[in-house]
Amino acid sequence: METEILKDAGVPGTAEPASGQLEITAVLHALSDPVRLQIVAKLSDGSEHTCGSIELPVTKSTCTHHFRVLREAGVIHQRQEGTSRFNSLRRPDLEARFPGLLDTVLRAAGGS
Amino acid sequence: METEILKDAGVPGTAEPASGQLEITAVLHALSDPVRLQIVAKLSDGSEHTCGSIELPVTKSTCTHHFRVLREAGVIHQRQEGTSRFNSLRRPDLEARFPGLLDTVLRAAGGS
DNA sequence: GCAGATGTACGATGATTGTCGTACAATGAG
DNA sequence: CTCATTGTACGACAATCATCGTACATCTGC
Repeated sequence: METEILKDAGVPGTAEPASGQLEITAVLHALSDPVRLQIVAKLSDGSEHTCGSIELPVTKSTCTHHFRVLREAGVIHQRQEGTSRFNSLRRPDLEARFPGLLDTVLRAAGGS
Repeated sequence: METEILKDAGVPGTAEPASGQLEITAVLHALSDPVRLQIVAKLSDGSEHTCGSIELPVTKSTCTHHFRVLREAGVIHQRQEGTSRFNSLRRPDLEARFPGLLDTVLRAAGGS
């Protein structure tokens, strides 16, 4: 959690770790928050979502915070379009590095 | 993480959540620490280990802390025998509640 | 009983976290 | 241009966390 090497993505504030550098502890920590788990579940169908298009029990600032944690852990990708920032799951990268992890976590979270 | 209902286990200091009450967020958080992940990996072959029988880069007190976090999340079971406390993975309970989770996490952590 | 071993309890400490409010920047609609 | 929308930046704050040291409790062997 201390040494985070983020790959620049052109658009400021969207840097994310390269697929080969995802850390399991960072990913697990990112997924260990109920709000973030809710976000990931929403994105799990492959859809893109903005901060505002997901109903969450937190304010805008907190939402920004959670999306940043997910991005810096390498769980999601952020794409800027106008004033909107579209978030999507980095499913292929996660699957390549931690096979089956995302699905098992989502299944575990879904059947709560 | 706020409401933790721990089942008493007779021996003080070994209370753990019932199998049906494991929380995915608590489990993920417990697994999101490098030291704890190391502990779980060591226990993953089904063996029992005491605090002292695992070489860890932390002191005794910190070791106690990590084992407690794992126990309260429901990841491990603690059995007292004399002055020693034997720790083992609650693999069947975890498997029943979150199928495949432990194995995928361990595989992800192992191939680091 | 005494000494060693094993582990917990407690308190401290610095770091991180989740949350919020306010202010600001950027884009798009009128 | 002006205004509303979208989201970030920054600062604040209480809570949690990982870590440690010291002290204590419990058992075992002598």
